[in-house]
Amino acid sequence: MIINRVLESRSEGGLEPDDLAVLADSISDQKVYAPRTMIVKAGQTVNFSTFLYEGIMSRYVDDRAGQRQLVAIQTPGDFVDLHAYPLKHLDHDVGTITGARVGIIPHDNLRRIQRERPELARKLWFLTLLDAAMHRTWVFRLGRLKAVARVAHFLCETNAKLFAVGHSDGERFNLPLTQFDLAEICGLTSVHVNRVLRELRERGLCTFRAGAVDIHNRMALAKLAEFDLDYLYLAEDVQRRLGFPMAPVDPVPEGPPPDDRE
Amino acid sequence: MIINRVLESRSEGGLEPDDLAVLADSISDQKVYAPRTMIVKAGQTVNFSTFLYEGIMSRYVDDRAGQRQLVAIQTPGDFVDLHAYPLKHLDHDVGTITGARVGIIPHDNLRRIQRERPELARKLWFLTLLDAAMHRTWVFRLGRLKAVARVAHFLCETNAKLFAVGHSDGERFNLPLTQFDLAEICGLTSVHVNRVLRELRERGLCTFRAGAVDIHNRMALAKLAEFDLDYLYLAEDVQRRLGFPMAPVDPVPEGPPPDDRE
DNA sequence: CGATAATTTGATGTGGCTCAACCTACGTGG
DNA sequence: CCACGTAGGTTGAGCCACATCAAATTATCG
Repeated sequence: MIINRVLESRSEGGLEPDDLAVLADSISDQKVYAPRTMIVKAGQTVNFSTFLYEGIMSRYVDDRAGQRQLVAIQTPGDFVDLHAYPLKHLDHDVGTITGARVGIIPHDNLRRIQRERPELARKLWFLTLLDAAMHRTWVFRLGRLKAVARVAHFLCETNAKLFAVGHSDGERFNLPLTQFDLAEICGLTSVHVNRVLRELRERGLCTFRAGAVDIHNRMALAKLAEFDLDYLYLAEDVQRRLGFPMAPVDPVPEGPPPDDRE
Repeated sequence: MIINRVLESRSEGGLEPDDLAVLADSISDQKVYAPRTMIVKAGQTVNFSTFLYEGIMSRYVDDRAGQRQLVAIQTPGDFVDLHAYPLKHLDHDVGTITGARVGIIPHDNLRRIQRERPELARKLWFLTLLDAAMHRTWVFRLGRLKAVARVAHFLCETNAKLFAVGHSDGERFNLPLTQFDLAEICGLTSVHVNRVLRELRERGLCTFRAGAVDIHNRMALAKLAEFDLDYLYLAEDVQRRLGFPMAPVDPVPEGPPPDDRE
């Protein structure tokens, strides 16, 4: 059940069957959005939140000159704007990057969960805080890393995030972003992103091409990026399978990562 | 009651008397910390959260070379690490900047609130999301603004935040940070912050000196900073008093801002 | 097959960093 | 009350990472 996928892979743990059923039932509707479409505009009052089944979405702020800074990238299994429920309106825009299939969760249903299911409510709260933890790491990335490290860091993050929900095998994953998108994520120009990607390729660290990423040397890439995945709050076994042991490496035989089907 | 001060000034609104009492009772203890002290280390499991009565605290991440990036500044009335309750451990360090007086809130008490007071729980959730909204704005600031605009933006933000809790009159406030701190906030070096502050002073926009800020031209400063305070989710009347009307200016006579006493 | 978006490369400009020195305010002990 | 140490602030010179501007090349897709 994809709706439980992110939580399952986190230190918080997945949902109990009854909570899972309640959450699944809270999705009133499914929708499909075209690529590159704005879905929610900053400031507009919303009475539903969005769950992403398939595709890539982004959350962003535009400056006065029209330059865009992404503040988050959403991938399958994410609640895109769960925070809209307590906040009532958003401080940023939400849009699709690729085409996307989403579920609609009316805030009335979340209110009911809040009243009747404190444990489920706490897990939803946790998910919004996971988001905040990622924001903090983006602040660090932009404030303290140089261009090459920023891009490398974002790729490490995305690899880990996608791995957690079974969309990366830990070394290769689809990432249908343009270099322009990467620039808007990393606070750079697309021209410089292009040169940075060349450097990462030439140094044998990773290749970003045709909407897919190949990581050739995970450890070296993580080191260059100063990447430390604590902030993703992954479950221990996920961290271990990703090759970032919590403690001295512990060569337990293990199953394959979860697959992509719902 | 300072514990209600931030919420009162927000679009979310303050607490009902009984919720307020429950929240006040959830503080088990008070503590005083010395200046420049680390309080919570990243990764360490915590079973309490902290409410800031007095002083300034910071949350930060250090890079491999020891360079520090602040991810948040906490001022009186803030819950410093309420997010530690759902997260269980933090992904960043927490420390004091000035000396600080805080209240300690055991997570057991928050669990009880979660079970028994869904409305209060939702307001606490709101507060953690306010934090996330500020993180997003910091991402924007670091990703898309130049040095002068970054510093100006931070000063606008701090002015508005402090104004909301009665610690700024809208044009002047105490801010006992060093230029080094400002650098760690804005992703710059302290040398460059020094030059930026000079420029802001010489352009007649604002003066940062001796731990206090004077804003000489609020509108021009906000314009330079591309500052838009929507993300602070302030109540309408607070926005109006701050001189950022929501709609065409509406010259309603109004009381003074709330004072500083508890 | 032509149009359009995305990527790549080069040349040049500049904002902010680095390194280094000096200055000022303040607290502490003699 | 002065001498000194230390933390913070100020200024200058030179450099480098990244931006900007411009053009060419390569997908991608009706």
